[in-house]
Amino acid sequence: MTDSSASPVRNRGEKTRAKLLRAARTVFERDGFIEARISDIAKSAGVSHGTFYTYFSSKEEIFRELVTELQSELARPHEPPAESRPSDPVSRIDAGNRAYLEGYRRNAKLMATLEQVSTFNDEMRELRKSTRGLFVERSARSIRRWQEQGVADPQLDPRVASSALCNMVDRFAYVWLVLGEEFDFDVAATTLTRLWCQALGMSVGDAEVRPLPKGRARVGGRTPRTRRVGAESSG
Amino acid sequence: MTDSSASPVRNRGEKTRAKLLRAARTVFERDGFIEARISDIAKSAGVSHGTFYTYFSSKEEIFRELVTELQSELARPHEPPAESRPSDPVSRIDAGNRAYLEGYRRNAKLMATLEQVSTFNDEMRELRKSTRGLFVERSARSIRRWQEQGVADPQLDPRVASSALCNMVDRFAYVWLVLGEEFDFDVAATTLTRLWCQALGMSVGDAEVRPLPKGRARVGGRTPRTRRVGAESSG
Amino acid sequence: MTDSSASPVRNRGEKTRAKLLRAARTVFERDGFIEARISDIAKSAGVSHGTFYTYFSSKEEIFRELVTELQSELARPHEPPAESRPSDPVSRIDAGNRAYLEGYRRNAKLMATLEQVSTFNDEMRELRKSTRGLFVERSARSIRRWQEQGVADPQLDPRVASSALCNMVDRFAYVWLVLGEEFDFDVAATTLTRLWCQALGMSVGDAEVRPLPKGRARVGGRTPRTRRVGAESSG
Amino acid sequence: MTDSSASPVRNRGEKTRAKLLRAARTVFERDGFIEARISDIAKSAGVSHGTFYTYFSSKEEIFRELVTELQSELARPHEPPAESRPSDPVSRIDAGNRAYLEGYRRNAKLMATLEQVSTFNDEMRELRKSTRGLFVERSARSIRRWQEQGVADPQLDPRVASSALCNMVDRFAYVWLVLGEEFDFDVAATTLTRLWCQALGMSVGDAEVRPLPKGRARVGGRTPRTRRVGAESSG
DNA sequence: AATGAATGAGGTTTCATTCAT
DNA sequence: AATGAATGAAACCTCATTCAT
Repeated sequence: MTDSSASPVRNRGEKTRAKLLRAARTVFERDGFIEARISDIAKSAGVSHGTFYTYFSSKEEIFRELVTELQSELARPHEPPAESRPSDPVSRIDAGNRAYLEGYRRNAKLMATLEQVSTFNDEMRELRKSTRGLFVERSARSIRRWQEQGVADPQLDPRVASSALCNMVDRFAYVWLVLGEEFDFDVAATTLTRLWCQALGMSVGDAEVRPLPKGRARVGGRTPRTRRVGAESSG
Repeated sequence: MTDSSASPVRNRGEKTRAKLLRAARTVFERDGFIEARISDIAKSAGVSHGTFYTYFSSKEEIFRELVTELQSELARPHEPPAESRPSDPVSRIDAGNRAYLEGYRRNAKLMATLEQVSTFNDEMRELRKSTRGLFVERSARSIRRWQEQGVADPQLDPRVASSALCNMVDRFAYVWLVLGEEFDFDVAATTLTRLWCQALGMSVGDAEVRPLPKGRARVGGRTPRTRRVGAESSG
Repeated sequence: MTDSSASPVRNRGEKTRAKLLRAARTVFERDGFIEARISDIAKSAGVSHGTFYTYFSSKEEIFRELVTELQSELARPHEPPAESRPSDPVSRIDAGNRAYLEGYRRNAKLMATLEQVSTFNDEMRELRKSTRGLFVERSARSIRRWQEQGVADPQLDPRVASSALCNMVDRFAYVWLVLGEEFDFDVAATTLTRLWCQALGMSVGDAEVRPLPKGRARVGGRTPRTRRVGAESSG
Repeated sequence: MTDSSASPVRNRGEKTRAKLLRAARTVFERDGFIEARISDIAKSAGVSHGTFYTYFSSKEEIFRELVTELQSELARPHEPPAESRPSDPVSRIDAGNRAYLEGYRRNAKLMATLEQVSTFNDEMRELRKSTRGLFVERSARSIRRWQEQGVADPQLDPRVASSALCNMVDRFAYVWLVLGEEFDFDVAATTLTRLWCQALGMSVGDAEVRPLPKGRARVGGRTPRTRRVGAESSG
């Protein structure tokens, strides 16, 4: 019971739409949002200028669609095959970080454009914030749980800490993959995870350091007494 | 004694120039760089359109001047009165973070505009990178030193760690003060410092946590053994 | 039989383009290049301002197109129907001069504008020079040939003479048709031809003059002995 | 009884005025009239922008003054020391041509600018025409006299011929010295004179040519019969 | 006389969007 | 659905000229 006559037409339309999306991605990645011209997108898709408006009403709209796709891709890997999901915090943090860096790396150019658009387009800014929110809240929940379990520094405000650590990773990816500061993927991922975990008060092995000399300023703390946390943690 | 005749004349120009800079700041903060119109700047400065071009050759140029000022303000406070500078790492990190957040807060709107411009203007991007570089390098040197002194996790790559932690603070400030996520200054500063220090393997007091259960993945580490670091440490 | 669908569409564009060219010619002739406004051209063509830029990227470009047309019109008549071409030098010179004057007269206003543009636009200057070059070289070849045939003064440098004589006609046309000095077409043409031919040492009939008195400076010559050249010559 | 107090002031003023004129010439020669900026002239004269208007009310005005000087220089040499003036036509034509070419060469850049201005400024166009007129009329008078004396082709319209020949020399100078076609001064001068004289039906020595074959078109003439004219003439 | 800051008219160009075919 | 010509708002920048000092 399908619309046998409309189908081919709809099909053609879908193809054109898809061509435009692909072309838009190429152009946005090459030129950024501001410099991207709708006529370039149309030309790159092999259709006429006017055809663009058959499918999208503005540059913003086609960009929004690309970004929505992107966001769901970036958010997804955080939900791995369920059972294979590691259960210890460090591994999960590490997995999350690596997934994020990989996703960012795959989409660096578009992420750069998204950052650009977020600086002047309210809608995109909100979209960016809400995606960030997903990560931050998920992470905040974990931190809260770990604090309750006694494996994470209870003095940290989970929301603030989560936000800060997510920012750390997110911005690191930007500086690395967009601004072009050079880093090795594995060193980066390992270091970020180590920083993240230790920041939460969870040790990650091998951190052998001398105590600082006596009597120095405390930051927001009182009777500090941290136990080592993490793999092979003593007992 | 000198210049008795030239001064008043030159003064007129200097005043106008200053008025333009002030006006430009207002307009950029209100509208961002992209939406800012040179005629708005001129109008806001109370001069004619053409007068703008007597002093600046483009929107970019006047912005560059504002940003240069800004950068030096942000970089300066990191060098406090020398003797009053705290000597223990935690305090110095804390002081640095607070100074940065305060500076960012004082200039949040302009920082937002700078972020915007950095996404499409190469010169501003480089300026931004080089300022970032100052912070990252300074911090990396400290980390390296602390590692040598045995107070910071020796397994961390100092450059990567420094970059990540600077990003954490920088981006936190952006999310807070530009994107408008709500945080309390003191909680934010305290948390950032705590995260920063602990990330480096330096305990900051009061972090009372249980070890994680047995057998979990290690991240880049081998024989972990962190000692507490910070106030009332050792013992 | 082809293009049945594309034609009308394309036609619209071609028509607009043609309208713009026609309008541009009108405006350039009326106002000169410097005073011509693109918006005047558009208005005169009955299209919107922006439409101009659909077809031409600048005032220079549309002018270049007009001038290219013009140049080829001016260069063409010099090649008459081949067989009907007169074979004797005087007639050919006369035909050439008349054709040039007529062409100039038909396009005087545009020629005036071209002269104007040539004074500050390198490309137009080169175009002007190269068109001039065509005339000068053609003429120089004729002179050389006539010198070999013994009908033209062998002491003349053909290139210099050709350049000078072409300039004579070209500039005469300018002074007459652009600057507005009054001349009768036929008198002008006849005189120019007579001057041209006699300058080359070819007599043109009826020049009945007494010899100058004895002993006067010679210019670059030694044993002068010109024979009459032209109709009813010899005898 | 001179104004002892005003003098130094007036003197200063005269100096500044002279500096401006010199600077204007430099700038006009370098940039042409259209591209010349009053501020460049002022800067080049070492005075402030506003000072320009103390002495001249516009770019046109200072240019007019320069050109007036120029015109009188170009017109003057045509009046040599009276007695040393050669009396035979060829020599006088030759002297005139050489003087004109030399004057043009000395002032080529400014002449180029004058040509430019003449294409859009009515006043300058008239100035140019009137100077041209001086040459053309003087020359026309000579031609008329030579015709009466029987040494110049009586069939030529003196005014037309004079205009044409003056144009020849004037335009030759332009093509050579402004457009940059390469010529040797002496060859150029000699050729121009030879052309000029022969055009008028005055032979200039050595022009040994065969008569054209019989029966060719006559141009405006009827009973041609030119006698040799010039050095060693007659016999 | 000299200064140089201030003015503002005026033309250029771009490109997202519309719309008739 | 597709086309692509047409639109026109909007912002930029220059520089001759004025004028208060």
